[in-house]
Amino acid sequence: MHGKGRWWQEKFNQGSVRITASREVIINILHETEEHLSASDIYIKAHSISPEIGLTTIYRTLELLEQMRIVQKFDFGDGHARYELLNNPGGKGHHHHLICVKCKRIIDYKDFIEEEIHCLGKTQDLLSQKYNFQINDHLVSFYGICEICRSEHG
Amino acid sequence: MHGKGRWWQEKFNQGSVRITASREVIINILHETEEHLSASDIYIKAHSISPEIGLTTIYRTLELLEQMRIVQKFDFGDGHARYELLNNPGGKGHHHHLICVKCKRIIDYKDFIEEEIHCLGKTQDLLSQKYNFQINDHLVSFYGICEICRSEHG
DNA sequence: ATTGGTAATGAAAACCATTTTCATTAAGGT
DNA sequence: ACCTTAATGAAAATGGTTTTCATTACCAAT
Repeated sequence: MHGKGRWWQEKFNQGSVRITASREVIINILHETEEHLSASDIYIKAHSISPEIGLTTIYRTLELLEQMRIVQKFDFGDGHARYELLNNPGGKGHHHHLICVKCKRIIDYKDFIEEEIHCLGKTQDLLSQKYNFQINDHLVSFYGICEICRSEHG
Repeated sequence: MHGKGRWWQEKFNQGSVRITASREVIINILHETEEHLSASDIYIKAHSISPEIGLTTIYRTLELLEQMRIVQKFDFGDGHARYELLNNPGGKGHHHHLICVKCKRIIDYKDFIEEEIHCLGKTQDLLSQKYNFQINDHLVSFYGICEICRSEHG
């Protein structure tokens, strides 16, 4: 369906935005993980590959990529935003989230999402018509209290 | 189903947590709005009612209420968390979100959620069993680019 | 190759929502 | 009233993110 790698490259060519070494490093890092990395997670990894990359560039690049719809930014409310590659054709699989509001643990689940995705797809079509939005992604999170936190105090 | 008002009161009585004037003010403010208020939104409103309430108390109370599962905290990624009353029996109606990643505008929609809710309910049951979570709420958000932002710079 | 203009970058400083500290006050139980 | 614990406000600290600014890398046209 897509060639491997660099599928995002075309998105750079419709403006004056350049593909730089730093940006490739950041995209590759995101490509190679299954986790939701924070900016400083990415900084640490990037820094170990190319020590000249600064944290500022990480932030700037992530914002750029977000607006280019190459990455998706999430905020689970634990104090730092997290980033995930989007539309990744070789992708790791879409998932939804289960979050403990006490200990902030995040569980990704893929098990039960097929029917959800189906419903969401329909809603997405209706919404994009009604509000004239170009919808690219969605975020589904369940909130609750995990087993451990429940037994600890309560 | 519930008497009106003070439905949350019972939640206070299972510990050493006190119902104070500040806390009532904050809950009432949340009760009377349909919006997602930020901490400082709430502060401004609360302050106009009881000028002695400080911002610190707003934050502390909101965190308390979150953990008591009286309010739900959201973070849409625009720099300040937002809070919404939860399980509100006289409630304003559950809704989902449509967010523009460029201008950060948030549209609440209620139109199409019935089928979604049905699917999500099923998933919720499965998840709470599998992970032994006590699930209280969910958050569904679609991300995209709104009409205005698309026409501006396309 | 040289020049000229624009994009990208890093370091340091600024920002700003949120937390923490600390001293004080209010509330409940006895 | 007394005592213990909870709640509060003001001010300071925190810490993730953004801005500023001076510098460097890149592309295009000479």
